[in-house]
Amino acid sequence: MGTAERKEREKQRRRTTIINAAERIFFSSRGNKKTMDDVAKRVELSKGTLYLYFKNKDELLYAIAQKGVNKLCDYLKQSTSTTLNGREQLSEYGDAFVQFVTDHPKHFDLILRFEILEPTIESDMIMEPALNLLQHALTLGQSDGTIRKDHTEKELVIVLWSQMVGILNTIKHKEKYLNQFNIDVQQIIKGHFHLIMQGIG
Amino acid sequence: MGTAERKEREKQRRRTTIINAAERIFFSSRGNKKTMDDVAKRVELSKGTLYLYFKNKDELLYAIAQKGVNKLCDYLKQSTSTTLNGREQLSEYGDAFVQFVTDHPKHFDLILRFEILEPTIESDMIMEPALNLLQHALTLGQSDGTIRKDHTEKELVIVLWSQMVGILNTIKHKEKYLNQFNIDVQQIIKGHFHLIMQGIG
DNA sequence: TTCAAAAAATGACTTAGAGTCATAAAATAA
DNA sequence: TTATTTTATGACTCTAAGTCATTTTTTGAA
Repeated sequence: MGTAERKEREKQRRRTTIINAAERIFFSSRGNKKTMDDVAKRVELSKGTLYLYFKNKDELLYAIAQKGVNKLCDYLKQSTSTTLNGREQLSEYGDAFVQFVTDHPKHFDLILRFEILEPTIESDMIMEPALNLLQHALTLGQSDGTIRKDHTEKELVIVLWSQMVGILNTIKHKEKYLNQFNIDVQQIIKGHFHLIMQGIG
Repeated sequence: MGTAERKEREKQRRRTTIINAAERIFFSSRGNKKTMDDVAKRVELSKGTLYLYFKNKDELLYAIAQKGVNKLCDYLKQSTSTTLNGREQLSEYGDAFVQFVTDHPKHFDLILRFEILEPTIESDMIMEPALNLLQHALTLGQSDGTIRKDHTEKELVIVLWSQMVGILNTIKHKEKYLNQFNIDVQQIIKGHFHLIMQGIG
C-alpha cells in the first residue's frame, strides 16, 4: 500500500502550510510579531512541531526566499525574447528585475538578506536559478559580439549580480542618506545601468 | 578651575580604552568570546559601566568601524596626487582601497556590516568621510573631461561605492560558491574594475 | 579636614526569543 | 486488540543584551 507516499505528500503539504503562514507573519508590517512562537500560533501547531519541519528559523526564512527566487525566474523567462541580441536581452532582464523588486519588495528583501548575511545555510547561493538565466544573455552577447569577451560569462554574471546587490542594498538601507542629499533612487538605478551597459560592451 | 575639562578628557580616555579592548575582543578569532560581558572583563569594568559610555553594543561596534574609516581615509590621502587626471586618480583610489581591505580585513568587515545591516545608528553613513575624498576625483575627472558628466558627482560616487560594497560582500560571503566554480577572487575584482573604468568614461 | 551632594561604577536581575526534550497523542500494521 | 512507530506538544533551558537599585568615589563649599 502507498502509505509511505501518502505520508510524504502530507508532510510536504504541511511544510507548505507552515511556509505560507510564516510568510504572512514575517511579511506583516504589524510591529514585532516575527517570532517562531508567532508562526506556531498562526499555523495552529506547537513550536516544537515547526522544528520537526525546519531545522531552525533561518531554514524557514530560506524556504520563503526560494519562493521569491522562483517568482523572479518567472519574470525573467517572461522577458526572454529570441529577437534580441545579448546586450539587448541583458537590458531587458535588468528591467524585469526592477519590476520584480517593485512588485514583490518583501520577497526581495528576504533574498537580499541571504545575499548579505553571514551564510547560515550550507548550500548558499539562493539566486543560482536566476543567475543561470542571466548567464544565457551573456553567452549570447559574447557570441554575437555585443558583450566583451575578456571575462568568462560566469565571472561577468557574478560581477553584475554583486554590483546589483550593492546598489539595491544602498537603496534599501541608506534611504535617509539619499534623502539628505536629495538623491533620487531612480537616478541611482539609471546611473548604475548606464555605467554597466557602457562597461559591458 | 578646569575640573570639568579634566573630567571630559578622562571620559574620552576611558571611552578610547573601552573601544580598544572591544576591538581586541571582537577581532579575535578565538571562538565565541564576543559578548559585552567579555569586553567588560577585558577592560576590567562592569558591564553596566560600558552602557554608561555606549548606548548599546552597536554603538560600540560603530565606534570601532569609524576608526577603520579613518584608516581608510589615510590610505586614500596617501594615494592622492596632483599629477593625475580624474580618471587616473579614481583608479589609484581603487587600488588604495583594495590595499586597505587587504591590510585591515577585520576593520573592513565591520564597515561592511554597517553598510549592510538594517540601520541601527541614527546618522548612518559611516563611509561619508571616505566618499568625500572619492568625490574629489570624480569632480576633477568631470572638469578635465575624463569622466562622464551625465550624472552628478554625488550620484556617481554613491553608485560606485554601492557596486563596490556588492562586490566585496560577494567575496566575503560567497567564498564557497566561488570555489565551487573555480572562480578567482582577483578576476572578480579585475572584472569589476574593467567594467567600471570603461563605464565611467 | 569634614561632609553632603553629585557623578561614576557595580553586578544581580530582567527580558526576549531561539531552540530542546521528556512526555503524550495519533497512526500504523500485525 | 495492541505493540510499535511516528508525530505533536509546551514547559523548559540557554544565551546574551540591556537595566537599575545600590554602593563607591569624587567634588567643592564650609
